[in-house]
Amino acid sequence: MNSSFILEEEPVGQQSVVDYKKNQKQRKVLAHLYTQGTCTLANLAHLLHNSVPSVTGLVDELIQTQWVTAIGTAIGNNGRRPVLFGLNTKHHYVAVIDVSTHDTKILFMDTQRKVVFRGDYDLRLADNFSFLSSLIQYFTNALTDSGINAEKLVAVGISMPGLIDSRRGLNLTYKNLNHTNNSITGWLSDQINKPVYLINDTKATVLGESRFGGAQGKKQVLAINIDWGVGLGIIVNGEVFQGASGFAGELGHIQVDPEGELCRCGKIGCLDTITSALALVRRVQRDILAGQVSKLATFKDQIDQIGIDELINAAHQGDSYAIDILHEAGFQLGKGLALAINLFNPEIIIIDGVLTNAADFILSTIEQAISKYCLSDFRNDLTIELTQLNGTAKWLGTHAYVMEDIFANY
Amino acid sequence: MNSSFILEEEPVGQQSVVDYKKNQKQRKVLAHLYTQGTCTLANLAHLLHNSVPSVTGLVDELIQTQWVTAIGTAIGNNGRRPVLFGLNTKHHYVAVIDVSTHDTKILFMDTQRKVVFRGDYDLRLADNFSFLSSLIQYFTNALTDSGINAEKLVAVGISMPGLIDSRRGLNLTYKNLNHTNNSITGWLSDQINKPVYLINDTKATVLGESRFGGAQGKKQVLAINIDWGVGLGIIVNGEVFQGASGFAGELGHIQVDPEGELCRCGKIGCLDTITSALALVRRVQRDILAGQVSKLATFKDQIDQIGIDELINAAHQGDSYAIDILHEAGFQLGKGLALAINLFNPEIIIIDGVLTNAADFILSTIEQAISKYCLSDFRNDLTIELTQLNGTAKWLGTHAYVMEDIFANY
DNA sequence: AGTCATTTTTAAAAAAATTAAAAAACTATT
DNA sequence: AATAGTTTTTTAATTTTTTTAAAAATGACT
Repeated sequence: MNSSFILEEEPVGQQSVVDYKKNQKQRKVLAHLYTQGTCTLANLAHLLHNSVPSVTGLVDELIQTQWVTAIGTAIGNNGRRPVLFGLNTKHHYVAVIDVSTHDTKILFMDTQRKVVFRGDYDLRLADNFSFLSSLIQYFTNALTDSGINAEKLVAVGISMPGLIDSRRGLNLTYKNLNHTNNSITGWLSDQINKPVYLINDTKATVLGESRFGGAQGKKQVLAINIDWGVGLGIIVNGEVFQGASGFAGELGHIQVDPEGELCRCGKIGCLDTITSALALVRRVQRDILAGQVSKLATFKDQIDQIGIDELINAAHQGDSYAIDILHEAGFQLGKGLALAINLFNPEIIIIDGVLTNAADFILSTIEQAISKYCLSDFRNDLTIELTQLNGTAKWLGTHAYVMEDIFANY
Repeated sequence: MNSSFILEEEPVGQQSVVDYKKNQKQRKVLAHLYTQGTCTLANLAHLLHNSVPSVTGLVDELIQTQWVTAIGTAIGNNGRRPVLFGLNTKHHYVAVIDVSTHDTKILFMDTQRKVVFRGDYDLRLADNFSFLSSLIQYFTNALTDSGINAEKLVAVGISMPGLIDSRRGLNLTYKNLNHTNNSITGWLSDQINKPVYLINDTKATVLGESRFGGAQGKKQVLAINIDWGVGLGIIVNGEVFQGASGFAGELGHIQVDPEGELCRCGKIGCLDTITSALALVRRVQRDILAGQVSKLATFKDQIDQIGIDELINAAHQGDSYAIDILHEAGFQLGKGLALAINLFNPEIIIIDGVLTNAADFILSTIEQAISKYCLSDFRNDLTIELTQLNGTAKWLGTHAYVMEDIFANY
């Protein structure tokens, strides 16, 4: 190989080697400020292995580009109080689009993750092209409604369920969203003239938990997201684990019952067919119609009224049928989690999704199942926690996914 | 937090900030030379984002410390041929100790992974203290026999089966090897006065495959190691995946048959009890004693003579019972692998261990099972290969584990 | 108000990296 | 065999970056 050729090729992308190094450091500063919130110059100097005057220069430039601003001064010190720097919240915004099979939410967030605009829309994820064109419609309207200067919007992050290839911007579960010559992100990006990121909803959730929730600072994290499906988000060495094509963590489609139901994925007896919210509701509806004794039997003539919330409510009211169903779901979930624990050896598992409201009923059986199906050495360093983020983990994670990529390529 | 205190604390370990940066680069050089073999100055300059004169200085220092040496000159170029630099093979050696439940091997390898001495010993891994003292005995003898100057031995790497906490140097499966006040590595290190590293045998295997075998350059790798147990080695983002405590990849102890046999781990119906070499041999012995028609029936009066090799031989000779057994084992293995594929979404799976000789019989059923139990999207980017390293993957991986840590902390 | 502690700025000094030119090593051509 | 053409390596001057150390600024406490 001709190496002088390599040397000539190096300052690619209009960037000299010198700029490259400076940027490397500025990226670190931005990423650090993003997760830490604020920071003194001395902190940053330590982080970068540089002296304070050097770091002052780097930060000054970031202030010029409006990314960073002085936030105030630290308190409590004896001498002169250091200036705290943080991300400038007034000049760069990110849109987070939360797509699910029952609705769509569009949020505009500042660099400190404050939601400056929120719109909820009755748009359901559907496997056809009109979904994306509707989404663009809602998005452009939301942008005007938000009052944010379009110039200041730096990127759009979309979280949705399915087998998502983030790198290529494809959704392999909802294949009709992908364009023949273009990806979902490519097409959307062309339409709205902004970089568009696509991330699986469960991966967004675990990223949110990892950066801003109960899993903060942990390196090996699992987050189980029980919703219409069962999703497993994985953090490995502090980063979202995508796998080769972006599909890592498909716990919902491992076979747990060879004689089970047909899953929408085409396989038989997937975990999804047993412990997802959708599966639970269907089972309850069947049982009630078949004459099961339960408080839920009042819905017998309007069976569609039974949803996951009704099931959980009944359990909270002491309905033993509802409790049994949830116990059983927890146990099966724990059995599935045990597999993931054996393979990933996580330090923390976060429980998220609609079943968090049923924590009283599922947590203990999840733990029972894990005890039964995992070697004890795996349990010693493992904690299992409920999400503390009140359903915002997915948004925070999508935001983090976008911002961290922006910083990585600043 | 008092940040001037931090600044004062920084040049810890007798190393100034300046040295820190130089070392950062020298580490990269060493790590690069280790995997690449040789390299020109221009290559290294490109790698480090530095000019050739700068890199020349760094390399000169590494030559002073005997880590690097000029290997020769590249051929084929038009002008002056660049000097190729590589790791000096004459001044630093690493001992690799390969411990298993049926024997122990001690190897001394140079920095280019050439085996300069090999000793095979009839020492079996046993859960008692005398095992370690015997090991030390063999090791010191081997060191003298090898003729290597003890000064030049930089570290010792030990691979063994079990739940291994590499960071702490413990083996949780063979708990009596751990000392009450000291770890395995701590104790051995005190005895032989060298840094000692401990790594799980399957993780060593996958690391070997990743650095020097069929998985070279791949980021997401699974290596299945079928031996007396079933081990799964995992490479995530190009690095060995350890999990929180070092136990990641315990595929052998996931339950596959709720009505199965009692496993030595205490659980019921683990994959180990079905597809490990040990389990297969036991099953064959039982079947033969029970009157199974097979070529192996000639061993009926000396049933202990049936080992895994005899089973594989019989299959190669067309014995349909042996073939059935191997087919079945392959299918069960594939079923287990399917779980790991759903969770890890690897780009390549390497098959290693004693069953590689039975590849003709197991590979197709492994693939069948994967097709049956995995979503097709997972299979598209996935290749399944046999090891090409002829049983050396474990040694190469142990070596790499040691060397990469040495370089990381140079 | 004055002292002490700490951060920030400044400017001089030191270190490191780059550039560009010269030298060296090799090929191919005449 | 000499020479022109290529490429790598070395050298030294130049530039850039970084650090050091001192001065200035800010705030707490007495």
